[in-house]
Amino acid sequence: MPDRKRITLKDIAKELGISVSTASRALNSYAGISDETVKMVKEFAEKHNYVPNTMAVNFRKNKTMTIGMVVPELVHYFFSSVISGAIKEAKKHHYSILVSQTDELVKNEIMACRTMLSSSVDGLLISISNETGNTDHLQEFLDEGRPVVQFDKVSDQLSSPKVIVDDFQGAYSAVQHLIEQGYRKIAHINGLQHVKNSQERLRGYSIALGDHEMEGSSAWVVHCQEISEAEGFDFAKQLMTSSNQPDAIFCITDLVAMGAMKYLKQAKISIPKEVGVIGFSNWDMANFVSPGLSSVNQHAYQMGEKAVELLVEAIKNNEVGKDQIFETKTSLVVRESTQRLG
Amino acid sequence: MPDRKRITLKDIAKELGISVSTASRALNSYAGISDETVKMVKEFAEKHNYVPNTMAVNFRKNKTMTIGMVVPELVHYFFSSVISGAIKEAKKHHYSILVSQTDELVKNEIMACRTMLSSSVDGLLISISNETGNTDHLQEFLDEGRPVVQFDKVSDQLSSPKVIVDDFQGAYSAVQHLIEQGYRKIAHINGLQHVKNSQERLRGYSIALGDHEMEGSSAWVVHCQEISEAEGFDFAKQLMTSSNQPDAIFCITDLVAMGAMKYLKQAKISIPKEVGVIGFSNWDMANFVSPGLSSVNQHAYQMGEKAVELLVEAIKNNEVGKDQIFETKTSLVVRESTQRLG
DNA sequence: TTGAAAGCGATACCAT
DNA sequence: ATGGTATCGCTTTCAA
Repeated sequence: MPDRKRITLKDIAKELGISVSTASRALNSYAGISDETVKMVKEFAEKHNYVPNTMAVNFRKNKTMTIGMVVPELVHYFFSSVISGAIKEAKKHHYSILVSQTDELVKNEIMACRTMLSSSVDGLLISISNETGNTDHLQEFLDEGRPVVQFDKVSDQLSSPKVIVDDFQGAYSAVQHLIEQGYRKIAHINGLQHVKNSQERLRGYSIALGDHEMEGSSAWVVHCQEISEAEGFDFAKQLMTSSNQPDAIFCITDLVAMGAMKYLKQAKISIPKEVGVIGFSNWDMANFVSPGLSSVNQHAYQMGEKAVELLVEAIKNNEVGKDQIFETKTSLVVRESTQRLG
Repeated sequence: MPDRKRITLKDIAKELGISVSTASRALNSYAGISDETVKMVKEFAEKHNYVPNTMAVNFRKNKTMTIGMVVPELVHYFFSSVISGAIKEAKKHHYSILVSQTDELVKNEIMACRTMLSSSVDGLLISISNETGNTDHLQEFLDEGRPVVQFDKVSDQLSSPKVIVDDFQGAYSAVQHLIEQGYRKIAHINGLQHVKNSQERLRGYSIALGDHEMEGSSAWVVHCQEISEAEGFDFAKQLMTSSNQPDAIFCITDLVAMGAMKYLKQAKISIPKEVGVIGFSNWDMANFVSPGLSSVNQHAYQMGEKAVELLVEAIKNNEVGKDQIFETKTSLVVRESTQRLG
């Protein structure tokens, strides 16, 4: 084994004929050390390629400079973007990010949190799984004084800062856009009824319809279980073959919209002429399908940055962070799938 | 601050009237401790919710049970899949994964590696950036006896296990498939000439043409700089407006293929009837465009698993790992963009 | 089968 | 301005 030994503070002290404490202070630029000594120590350290032993420092300071991040799925445009933003912001504050995923299973989520807790992350970023009800596994962090910041899928049960998408506003503007484009019978493929994001998007949809005195119909609102492409396909079919066909579909997710578009294309229903389709998330994919899929951009990257910012602040202040909600505004990305006019 | 203190070994020892060492040994099921003592200690620990201080353990054992993972880009179907596989396999061996990204900049890569090194990861998984030439920043790990496993984009300069895609075979089978579908004038939009993956795919393309005694033309091979959709579009245009038009295009990447298809559709050139298009990577996106894009699947998830497996093995054996190449086979995914027959 | 004690490397308090 | 030393929590010889 080529285990080239690193030199330690003790080595430096011995070589330079000073004490370990002086060496430590010199390297960390403490007040009350002569410039001469500082210079000498730093030069020696540099020359001998001294690297402090992080494990010892962590141990001593009871900090790891590591943030845990738990997401339902990693192979996902939205979440990988959030992680990407989080990593960037974390780097700015000299934190590293430990990533784990739960596959939307609460059992895995609990395990992941336990691992994070025992690997002594300084704080936790989490987007809970669809299954998650009880949040005891998160409370454990707070009990130990380690802050948690929730993002995207959050639980009100846990008192912590939360970074979420303004789902209401996003849905509202999507539907308003459809109305402006002349669509009059707007359906909505929604998600799981108990998930907050779904509820908010549904609310945005309903209020937008109401505000514009549009026709509504309970038959035009359907709920996915899996939020899958297949469901998008099936529900689009169901809607379009019903007695009261809509002329536009607002989908809970781009993936669902993909499925809906697939059905419409297959049924030779023209998009956007006969039926408009709009999604939510603004996946990279939305650019590549034809017609291009209009969508609601969630600014995932910025959410990641914001979440880390809040977490780091809490860590710095040695508190667990206020129970406060930060809503990030969405923005409409109009592509061909809803451009009926001009 | 609700800093509920964790109990330590010392607390246990004191309460139970035994020594710290005995407590430690009992908890870690050492030989030579009476069953009685073991039972007593374990019960007490359980009851008082004892959790060993990982930082202390790490420090003492000089291990962190953490693996560093550096990728060029995180928001990328291929890389997020590899990471996903890596996390899963790591969990199996009780390792956590620290993720960092370089945006294809060697400067960031060096920084990321330094951070990983100083946060004392037990080993490193890396896919180097396009810019990376010299690998001194990786050699540092080996010099400290910490194994490195390279994957996907690898450098021969560093002696380490490497998990790569069999680009040659993938390209060969893609081109062979085109030939079988009756295409006779096959062009190739390749990547950067100095990148190994590009070279191998080009080689697969050339050899496949040769083996089937197909027409070739230097004008049919072009090189991307960015591997972008725009380049795919432009090169497809260039190829299709040249004097000797190809009837199929093998693209270095699905993204490039997306661009090529966009041009073809815009130019009203029918896919797959007039021109066949095949990509490489098998992005999720390939499913959603129409026509569906045929592609070469790289089995990214398995690559992640394999890389971790090799790394953990090296760590366990306390060696840096052999300089050995593990090629993962690709598989052809045929969709509509190349189905000229049947 | 158990205990005492020596560290691991860095920090910070208390002297001087 | 500097040195000495206790300490963080755990593991691991060495003794008994």
